[in-house]
Amino acid sequence: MRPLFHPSVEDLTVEGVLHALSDPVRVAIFARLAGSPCSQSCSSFLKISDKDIPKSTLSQHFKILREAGLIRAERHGVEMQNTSRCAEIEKRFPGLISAIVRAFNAQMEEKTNQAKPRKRGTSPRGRKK
Amino acid sequence: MRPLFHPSVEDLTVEGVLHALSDPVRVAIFARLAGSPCSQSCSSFLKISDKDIPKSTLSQHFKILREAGLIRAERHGVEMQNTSRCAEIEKRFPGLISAIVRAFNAQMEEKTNQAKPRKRGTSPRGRKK
DNA sequence: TTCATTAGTTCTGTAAATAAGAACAATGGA
DNA sequence: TCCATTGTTCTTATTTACAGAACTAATGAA
Repeated sequence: MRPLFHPSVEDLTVEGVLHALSDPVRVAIFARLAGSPCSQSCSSFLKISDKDIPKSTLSQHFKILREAGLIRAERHGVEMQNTSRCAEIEKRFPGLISAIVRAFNAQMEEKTNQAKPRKRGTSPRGRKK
Repeated sequence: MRPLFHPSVEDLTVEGVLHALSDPVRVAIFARLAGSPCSQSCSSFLKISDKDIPKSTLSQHFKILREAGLIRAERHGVEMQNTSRCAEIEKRFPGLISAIVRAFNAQMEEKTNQAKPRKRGTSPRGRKK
């Protein structure tokens, strides 16, 4: 199999990065990759949404993330190992990726909090001293 | 004419914001609005790209920016006055908008620098002491 | 009031992008 | 070799975007 195409960091564009992350599934995939030091296979994301994602669709999503320069993918055995390219992108567009990931995580937090709402100051163990 | 729809800040989503800014014309419009304290009419952006943008297309771009919550538009006389909603969005997603605008401006700078390339250390007046 | 002008919007046909099932290819193990 | 697993490509249906043409709103002049 031919090696996968990965653009060099200089070829990234702001609008390309934003487009790749403008889909709820893709931004969720990327945020999880960005938050982990380990590489993760494509199939581990089949249930990242509230409903299962068809694998052909997931494959397209990974291709878009990869060609936008956001992730690096390499085949190891029968599966793909995907990692985020945060460090490189940080040099090209300082603060961009981290701001997006932070905003996305905050939004996820909001969503889970309003799913099971809870009075202020009643978190399981209170605030740590 | 019915007043224009503007979503409240709580209704914004990260992916919605990123989608609105994932188009080169729209991110350029938004960056200019974000960089100016003055409101600007739609038609002042007809030439923001290297080629003229049809006004029906421009109108759609403004609608997308407005409905994503990025700009506020109100009619004053015969024209629209558009302003960015940076301050509000900053509260909702701290650092997001400023990182995007900064990255976009850096990219524009790169582009103009490579249009008329210049040897290192030969900037017009050298480095200020 | 009527007409003209300017600024944007909506309508409409076409082109491009996306979604997902089905078939296919690559790898590794039995 | 045969099979199971993982992911890609092919193909069609749906959605979305582009841009010209027609339209609406506000203003000012006759």
